[in-house]
Amino acid sequence: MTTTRFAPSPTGNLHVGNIRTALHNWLLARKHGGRFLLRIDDTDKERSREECVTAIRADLAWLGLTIDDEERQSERFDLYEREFQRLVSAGHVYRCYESAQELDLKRKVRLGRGLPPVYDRAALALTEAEHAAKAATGEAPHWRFKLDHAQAIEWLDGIRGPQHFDPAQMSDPVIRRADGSWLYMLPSVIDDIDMRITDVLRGEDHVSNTATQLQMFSALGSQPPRFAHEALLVGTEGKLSKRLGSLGMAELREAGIEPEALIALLARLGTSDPVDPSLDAEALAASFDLGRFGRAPARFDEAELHRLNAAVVHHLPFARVSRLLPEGMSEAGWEAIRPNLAHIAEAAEWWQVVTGPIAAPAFDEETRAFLASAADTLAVQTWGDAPWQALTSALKETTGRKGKALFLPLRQALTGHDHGPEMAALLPLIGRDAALERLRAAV
RNA sequence: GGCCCCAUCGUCUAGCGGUUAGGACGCGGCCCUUUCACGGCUGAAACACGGGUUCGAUUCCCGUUGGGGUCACCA
Repeated sequence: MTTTRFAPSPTGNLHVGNIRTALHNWLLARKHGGRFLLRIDDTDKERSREECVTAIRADLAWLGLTIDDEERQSERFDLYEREFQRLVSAGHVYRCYESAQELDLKRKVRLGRGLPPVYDRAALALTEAEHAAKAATGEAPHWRFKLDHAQAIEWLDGIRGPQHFDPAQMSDPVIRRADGSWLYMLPSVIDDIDMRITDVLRGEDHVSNTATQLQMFSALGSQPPRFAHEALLVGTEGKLSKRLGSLGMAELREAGIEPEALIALLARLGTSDPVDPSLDAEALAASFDLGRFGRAPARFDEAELHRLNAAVVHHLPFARVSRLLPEGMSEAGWEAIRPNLAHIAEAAEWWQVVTGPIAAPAFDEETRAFLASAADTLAVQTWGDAPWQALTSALKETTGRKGKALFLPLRQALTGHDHGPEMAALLPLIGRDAALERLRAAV
């Protein structure tokens, strides 16, 4: 059974990078008929906001990323406390008293000497008497997880291949603050164990976290899940642009981007598989394969998303969009207009052209005469299945007009526009009476 | 600065010693459409640089340059 999770902290809105990770986890679970969990990482009470939780749920729902279960870290502190006590007993954690400023200074000194800024484990040398003295003055410790320097860290990453880390080159992570609150590292591991997560798929900004967390799994006596780290997205100018980081779902939604488009792009960006506007989420899940992702950062181009959105709209069936369309717009209407749209919302403008009223331009005398004969022709013509073809071929013969001179005045008089959906599809929708009326109005 | 990852058309990438270096998006042309769009066909377009290894390097090794990540009492 495959179980994946998406674990955002509710401190802001989801953006394209976040959503890509969520999507890939969902796709991975779907592909294997497994479960996809939403885990709200809200250990930080100060920064977590309830409206962000609501927004995250809404964004996932909008995208169709159904969740099989939802958990909250803020409701699981008892479990963390129990597991933490096990680590204390087994000597896997230790007490520290350095202030943030002190640590910052130590870091800068090491950096200045060209050394990696690793914690020096000074607190490890403290005696019980010294701890007692600190306690006596009311100074509470924060806690670090003690990495086992003798235990080499290795794993086979689902995207990056074999990974090796030397624990001696890494800092012992702080896992609990002096006030007892939790940092991300340990609760995440405890939850992954407790929720039986089989695959952790996250951005490559987490690779070194994985290295230290692997030792936590071991210290807790558990087998770790499979890990895979994907290259991050960068903006058009390279770099993780501010724009990308702030490109939220709400903004995309308002711009008329359909979830199908975002999913189609994000599921395949970074692979060599073509981005296909006609594939639905199930099809994307079936073809999803971590091995197809490159290890280099991929560029996310908003313009490409908009182009893709147009292509997606051209594929959307009437049933999917009917409630978003203007009152009375028919399936035939949707199919006639659809190829000309970049966004669903634009359907209203073209439907307005069908239902009227329209604003036709003023025509010169010669053109008015032509339109008058068009009206006469239409009045006596058999409407049939293809009224536009019948009308234009009859007019071609009687007036001798052809090409642009023939169709443009007709289009303008009938729709009020110089271009738009095919007249052959539009004219039957406009109907004979309205068409006649419009032609006569133009004369 | 240390460590890790990466380097092929403008973009996303395939390639795993000998290929006319393939596909997709975008771009150009043609067709379809009496418009635009849609659709079909077609064309232009790439192996960062320098050393090796080899009969032969886009492919393997080293270096240079460039890009990304990370080294928090954020996640």
